[in-house]
Amino acid sequence: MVEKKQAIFDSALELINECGFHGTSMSQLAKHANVAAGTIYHYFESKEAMICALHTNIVDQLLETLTSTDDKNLSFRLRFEKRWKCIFHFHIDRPQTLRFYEQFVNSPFYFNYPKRKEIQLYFSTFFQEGIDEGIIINKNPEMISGLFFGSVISALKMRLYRKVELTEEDLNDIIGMQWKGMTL
Amino acid sequence: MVEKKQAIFDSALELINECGFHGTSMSQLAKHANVAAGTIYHYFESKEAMICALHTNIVDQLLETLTSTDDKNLSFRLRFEKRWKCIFHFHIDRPQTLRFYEQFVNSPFYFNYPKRKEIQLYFSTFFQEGIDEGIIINKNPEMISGLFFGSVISALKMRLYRKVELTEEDLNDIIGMQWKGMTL
Amino acid sequence: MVEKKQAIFDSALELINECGFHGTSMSQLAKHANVAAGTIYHYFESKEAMICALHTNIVDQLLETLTSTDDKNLSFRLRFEKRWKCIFHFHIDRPQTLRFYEQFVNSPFYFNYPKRKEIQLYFSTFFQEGIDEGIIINKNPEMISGLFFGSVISALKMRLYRKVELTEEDLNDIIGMQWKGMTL
Amino acid sequence: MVEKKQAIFDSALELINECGFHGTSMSQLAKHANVAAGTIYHYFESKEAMICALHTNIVDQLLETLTSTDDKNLSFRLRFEKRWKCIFHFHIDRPQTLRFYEQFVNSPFYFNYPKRKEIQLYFSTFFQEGIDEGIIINKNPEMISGLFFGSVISALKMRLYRKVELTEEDLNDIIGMQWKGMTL
DNA sequence: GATGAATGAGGCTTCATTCAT
DNA sequence: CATGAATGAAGCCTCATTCAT
Repeated sequence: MVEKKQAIFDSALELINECGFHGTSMSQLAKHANVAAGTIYHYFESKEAMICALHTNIVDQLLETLTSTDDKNLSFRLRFEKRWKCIFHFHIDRPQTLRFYEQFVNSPFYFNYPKRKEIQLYFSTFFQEGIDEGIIINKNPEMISGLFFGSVISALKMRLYRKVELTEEDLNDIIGMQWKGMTL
Repeated sequence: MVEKKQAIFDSALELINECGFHGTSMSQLAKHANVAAGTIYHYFESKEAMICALHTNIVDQLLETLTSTDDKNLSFRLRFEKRWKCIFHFHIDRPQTLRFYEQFVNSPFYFNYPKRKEIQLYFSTFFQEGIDEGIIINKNPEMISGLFFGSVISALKMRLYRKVELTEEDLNDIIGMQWKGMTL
Repeated sequence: MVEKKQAIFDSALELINECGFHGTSMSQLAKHANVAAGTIYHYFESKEAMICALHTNIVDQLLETLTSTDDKNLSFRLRFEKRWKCIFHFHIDRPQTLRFYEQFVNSPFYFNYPKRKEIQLYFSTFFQEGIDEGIIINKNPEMISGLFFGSVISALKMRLYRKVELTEEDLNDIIGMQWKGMTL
Repeated sequence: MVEKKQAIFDSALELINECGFHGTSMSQLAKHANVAAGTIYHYFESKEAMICALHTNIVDQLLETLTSTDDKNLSFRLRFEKRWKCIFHFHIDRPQTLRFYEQFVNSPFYFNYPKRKEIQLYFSTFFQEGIDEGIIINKNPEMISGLFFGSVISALKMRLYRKVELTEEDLNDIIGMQWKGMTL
């Protein structure tokens, strides 16, 4: 059943958010997800495998949301803004995801993790389009997308960790600043 | 002896960089630092205390470097640039520090960690000056400093994790973009 | 179906030979035998029961082979030799059997295992005949048969574990030595 | 302290004799030896390593006893007899050792276990001397020593497992039979 | 201050067994 | 009969921490 797998994912996200990777034990996880300890090992080879699968699961959701939201007929400015807000709200809607994501990305697990390149490519491809259209500054698109992503994460951390209120206007300001900096 | 304490810090940084917080055991650390397991407990109350002290140690170094480098007689533009580069090179010179720092900042340890406010204040104070001088956009200085810091971290991750080459020109570009976005 | 039961026996023998009793898990066994985990429990009450049944199965085969090969009209010397060779080749033909057998016989399972007496009786009866005929030395037949069996096992271990080549002549030598020792 | 290591060895021998290798858990062992679970891992890398060390420990004792007992000035017949009895009594004095030994020797651990060759060499060297003296039948000394050893083990199993009484006379008979078979 | 053997709770994982399908 | 997902007790081992020396 996919149900149990999902319950494990949900519980993992919640517990890891609260206690961190290693602060979350498999037995805790099992209890929280209402499954037996052994059951987790039907779905995942190990704790590490489970964590990687969880990350993949989240990234897939995010990329799919981004793709389904994107519309190439819109102006690049608008696509830029939608993309920024899409990532932002993705995490606002799943408040436990960011901490997990950041922990994962800075952990040894992430080293040589295959999904990584896919994500980076997804974003740098977008900015390459902007460069090709003569709108975005002609710099390494990996660098551009790194900064773009960095600004979303910064805003999210402000909002989720430090509880700084961010109005829609604030978001537009941030996006505007980012846009102003990245365009010719 | 301060010598042993430093050896512990150095080894911790190295091991945590490679294996993560919890992938690094106290006995491993002791062995790597050439001290007995018990010795670590003369200097630190617990593993957590040691990690927090390590973070404090790094932050103190960074803040001191920033303070000693800053010069209020220079133009704000130049101070902005120096500050950005100072943080950047601080980590380039200590390549193991970033991973530790990011792990720490995204860990449960960081929750309610007193040093946190100090750092944030240090940075937002700087930007408040820029706002007061009518140079920086009049937005929440915490937000501004969050984005500023985010761009340094993004650049560092590109350089240190993804091995993207960043020339001095690239750095100037990034700073320029950031400045362009944040100023009126 | 007897087919599946046999597949389980065959796989058990193979896996136990390689990994030992407890190194062989029921799910491994199920996979190797191409049956579901639960299926094994239709045929056997437990792992231990399965192992005992496997032993019984092997012993029955051996005893049957011995009985059908024996011919009371032959000289005792010849019967002795045939019997020795029969056991020897039984294991040579089933190279995985010896290790299982030896593990079983030296395991706690064997303690109070009913089949045990049957086997011992089977052999000591044979030697009692030799004693009664005035050919075999008049000592405790259990002792005689123990030594007899010991020499076959020794030869088998040399051949199967230590890969010592044993020619037909070698076998005859061993049998000859054994015979010489046991007869008046 | 060597004391604790010895306590672990003693307990292991006792428990393995009763419950088998895998029937003996590390926590059981710890409890029985009056040490903490972790302590075992100061002395041995793993359960397997502990078992191998135990075997080595026993073999070393046996070989030392054999060596110190042997006297090249005696007749080969007498050395043969002393050697046989030495092994026999070694196990009679340590009744838990045989079951452990036999389990070990038939386990996957024994595969490619370095000590193995040493023991075999020790024994075949002895018989080579007998062959060179023209007393022992001129066959592969490994074969001879295998049969020799097999007869001791057989006698021991009779005595220890099956509780067959073996008088000094019985032992002399067995040795005599073995000698008769192996000599010219 | 320094050592490192010892502790024992607790972590990850396995595995014999069951049971609804 | 057969399946294989699910169970949860129990196994091996690690590790932060202590304490006698």
